[in-house]
Order: sequence, then structure tokens, then C-alpha cells
Amino acid sequence: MRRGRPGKRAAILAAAGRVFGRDGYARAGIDAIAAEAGVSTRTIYHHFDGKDDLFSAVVTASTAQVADTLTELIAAHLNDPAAPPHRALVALAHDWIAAQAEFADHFAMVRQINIEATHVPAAALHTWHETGPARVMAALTNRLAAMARQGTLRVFDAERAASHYLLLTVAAIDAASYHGAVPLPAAETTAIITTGVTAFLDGYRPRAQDTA
Amino acid sequence: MRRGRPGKRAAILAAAGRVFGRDGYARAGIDAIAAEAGVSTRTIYHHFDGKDDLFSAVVTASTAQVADTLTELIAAHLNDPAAPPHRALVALAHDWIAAQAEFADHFAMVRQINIEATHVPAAALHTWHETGPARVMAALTNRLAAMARQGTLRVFDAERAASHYLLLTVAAIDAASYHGAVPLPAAETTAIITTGVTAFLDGYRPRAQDTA
DNA sequence: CCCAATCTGCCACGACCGTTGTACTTTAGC
DNA sequence: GCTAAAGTACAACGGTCGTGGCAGATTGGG
Repeated sequence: MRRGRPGKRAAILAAAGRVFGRDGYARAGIDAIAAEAGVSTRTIYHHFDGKDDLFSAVVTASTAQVADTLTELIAAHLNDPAAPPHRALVALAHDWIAAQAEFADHFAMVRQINIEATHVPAAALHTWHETGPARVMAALTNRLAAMARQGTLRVFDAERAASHYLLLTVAAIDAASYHGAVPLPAAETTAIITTGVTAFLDGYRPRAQDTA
Repeated sequence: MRRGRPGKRAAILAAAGRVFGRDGYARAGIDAIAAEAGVSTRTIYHHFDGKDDLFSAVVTASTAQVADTLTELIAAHLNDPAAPPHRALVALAHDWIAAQAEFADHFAMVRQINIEATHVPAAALHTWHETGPARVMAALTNRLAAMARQGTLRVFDAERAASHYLLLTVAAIDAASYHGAVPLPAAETTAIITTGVTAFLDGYRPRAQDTA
């Protein structure tokens, strides 16, 4: 049974997400989280065993929420495996980026986890990966494989194709915007996504008639 | 004029690079760096103004070294713009990954900078970007443009093409290996690179004759 | 309304760590 | 070999912060 009042607990989780996302684990202070939540520091220790426990509770909660959101986006945009791929893949990337902005705090925490992967217990890292990224990747892989079966895509390994798609769109945006730290003009965002999807579909090898 | 003896200064820089890379900025202690360098903590404050100053000195030094290494790799592997691209791009990616392993501490520090981009003075971030990534990207962009002029590649925007190449190879490896935290079997490394280069060249759109 | 759980404010302990002062020893160059 | 710069060992200050204790206020269910 969880300790304390659920309302307070939810407020603490939300506030901790904001503070951890903004300041990072090390910089984030229990006092700051308590103030943000409108709660006394003592109450935080009523609900959680300490800073580590609070952090992992926040991450597991937001991980599930984000994974749900992203899998829904995938299902919505790639529901028709016979549809022309360019338009759907561009639209999906746009919404994906929007989700990253909406859950910016979550992704900031995840980046910290990845950076400190060496200092994080391997078991926690593994369970996080299973409930989050692996779930989303499986959904995306599944849809790309369906598109391949329809002849919409030419895919040898659907999982690698999913990786490549995300790298050329989402990761490209992340790199250009310093993971959201530097805001990107909407036009540039669109340009990165469309050129990324074009590269994903067509590649950079000269066409046969070009070499003439 | 730099303070202190150059030998000690070099030892401090090297040790600080190792400790910062291994433990991260926050976790890294001046005492640990001093011990690693075989130097008293007081000597560190003789050479540098403090932890921040030491960190930025380490980063600027290794940034120049890494940028040199990578631009040399680019020049060596893409020296012939008329050569078949697949082989050269795969070989370059392999050596690039090897360089990332060799300078693992540097890249660990860079990742920290990127994560904490919000908390780093914008001027320092900008000069770092100019002397490091921007230099390397310019070199790679230049070579891809040359290949495009030779008809080896079909490129609209050489800089985006350079990004896409790195995303599909280097970034793919980084993501799979948690930035080097989880060692990757050599076979998997090769598979990621070759499939990445194949995607870069050929994309995923069905060939005309496939749709028959 | 009452009681038990919960929450609050405040204080304090203890650990960690960056930084500095000081007195002493070592090193390098003239 | 002398001298000034550089390095060392050690202790201490100061700040931050996680954590817990405690007494009293508050809250919500029976």
C-alpha cells in the first residue's frame, strides 16, 4: 500500500518531473521539488524512500505515458500500410517531435539516464528499456514490416529500418536543436524532417539514368 | 604566460580527462584528479582557476585533437571522389567508431556538455562547436560535395547528406551501444554500419520493377 | 464530532567537496 | 650552490544538500 494521500503524491511526482527535467538529477534539490509541489520536504520522505526512489518513480511513470503516446501516434499515422509512405512518415515525425516537446522533462531525464548508464543499476536500466523504447520500437517495426508486405517499402530488416527512420528524422532534429535546448524555426524543422524522409526512401545513390 | 611546470600541467589535463570522462563533471572530485595525476590538489589550483576552468581547458584541448583525427580520417577515406562509395563509407565509419573508442573520455565529456547545454554559457558552447563539430562537418560536407560533382552520389544538400551519413552509421552505433557503455560484438558493429551505409545509398523505396 | 493518519515548519546532524592559507620541501635556471 | 618559483602536505573554512526527529496543525473518514 502506498503511503500518504494520493493527491500529494501526484503533486510530488509532477513537480519532481519538472525539476529533474529542468535541473538534472544532481542539481535538483529536494527543497526545490517540495516548493514546486507546494509540499513540505518532510512529506516527500513520507511518500518515497529518498531521492533515488523518487527519481525512479517519476521515470517509470512518465515512461509508460510516453510509450502509450508514441505507440498511438504510430498506429494513427501508419494505419494504412498501402498508403504512399512519404506523406505518412513526414506526418508521424512531426507529431513525434511535438510529443518530445510536450514531454520535454521526461526526455531530459531519459538522456541523463543514458549518459550515466554506467552508474545506473543494470536491472533498472533493463526494465526501463523494456517498458519504454523497446515497446515503441516493436510497434514501429511492426508497421514498417506491414508496409513492406504491401510493397510500400522495400525492407530487409524491419527493425533496422525503424531505427534508420528515427535516426533520419527524430535524431536529426534532436541533434540540430541540442535536444530541444535551442529552439528550431518551424521551417527548419520541416526541412529536416522532409529531407530525412526523402533520404530514408530514396537514398543518395545516383539513378541509373543519371550516370549516362 | 601559463603558470607552473608544463609537465605537471599536462599530467593534470590528462588525469582530469580520464576522471571527468569516467565519473562525469559533478561526480569527479578534485582530490581524485590530483591522485590520478600524481599531484597535490593545491598544484591544480596553481595551474587552473578552479574546477570549471580545468574542465573547459580539458575539453578545448581534446576537442582540437579529436577534430584533427576525424578530419584526417575523412581525407584518407574519401580522397578519391570517383571511387565506389559503399566501400569507402563503410571503412570511414569503422575508423570513426574506433576513434570514438580511443577518445572515449572526450566524447563522454562532450555528451555531458550537450545534456547540460542549458546550463553552459552560450559563448563557450558556440566556440566549442566551431572548433570541433563544425570543422569536422565542413570537411565531410566538402568531400560528399566532391563525390556528388563526380556523379558518385546524388546530393541536393551536401551538409544534410553528411548529417544523414553520420546519423545512419555513427549515431546508430552510439544508440545501440549506449554511447560505448555496453560493448557491441564486432559482428553487430559491422552489421549496423553496412546496413546503415546501404540505407544511405539505396533507401527503402521499392524499385520500379518491384511494384510489378 | 473525533481520532488517527497525514502534513507542516523548523531545526539539526553529517557527509561531501571546492577552495584557500600556511609552513615546509623540492626543483630548475643563472 | 643560491634563489625564486613551483610543488607538497595538512588542516580548515564554508556552503550545499540529503536525511531524519519532533511537536503541533490539519485533514478526512466513521
